[in-house]
Amino acid sequence: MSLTAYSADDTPSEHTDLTLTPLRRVSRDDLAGDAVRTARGLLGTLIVRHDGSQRLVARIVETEAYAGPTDRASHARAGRTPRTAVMFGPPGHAYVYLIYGMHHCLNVVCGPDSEAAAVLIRAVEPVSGLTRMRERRGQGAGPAARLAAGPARTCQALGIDRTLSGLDLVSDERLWLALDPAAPSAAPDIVSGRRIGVDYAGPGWADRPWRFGLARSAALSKPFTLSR
DNA sequence: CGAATGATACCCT
DNA sequence: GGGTATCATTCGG
Repeated sequence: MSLTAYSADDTPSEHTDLTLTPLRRVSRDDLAGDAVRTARGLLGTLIVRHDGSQRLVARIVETEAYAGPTDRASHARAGRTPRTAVMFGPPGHAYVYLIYGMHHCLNVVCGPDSEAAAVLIRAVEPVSGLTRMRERRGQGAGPAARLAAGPARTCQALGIDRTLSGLDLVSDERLWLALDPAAPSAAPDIVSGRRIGVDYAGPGWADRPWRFGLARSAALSKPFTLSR
């Protein structure tokens, strides 16, 4: 079963019965690399969300790397504040923030330790719990691949808000990361491009190709401009 | 293309 | 303490 074999139709990714497959957690060591390395490495891994009544699972298909305070596009650019404090801690914790007064975005704190680097989860593809995700998104029909094609859509579909910010993704039951048992053995095709919505950071930072996606995934938030 | 909608950071009194 | 510009987005016209 290939990671990117799904077409752009409404077929949910239920090819592997995850209720029968014990999922292995992503370890803290797996998240201890720098932001670019971790952003690439997280592609294809699963987000598991227990909302109290149900387990929702989704596959990460798009990420962005944010380096520490020197990265003018990162929230860490203002230094350590109450909001961003978790990023200045050890890898493996969730940094969730509210944006535009109504949307949430999920980040995974990575390495180097205490240097405020993190990876923004920009899009996921539903794997199980699709019905619940649709309820949360409040959208009727529409292809499953578009349900969580965006950072705020991802949080809405999975029921993630800033009350979960700071939790340890390596040990918490409510929200964690798992290796995909259905992942192909071969390394996935990865595309990259400019990060979205960070022009305010100036060309030196906004031009860096720190947005990553699984090539040909139907769940990407926006197309990647290929070339170069 | 523009509105929605509120926390946050930063500057001022 | 208070005022305000800004925002790692989404949806509908």
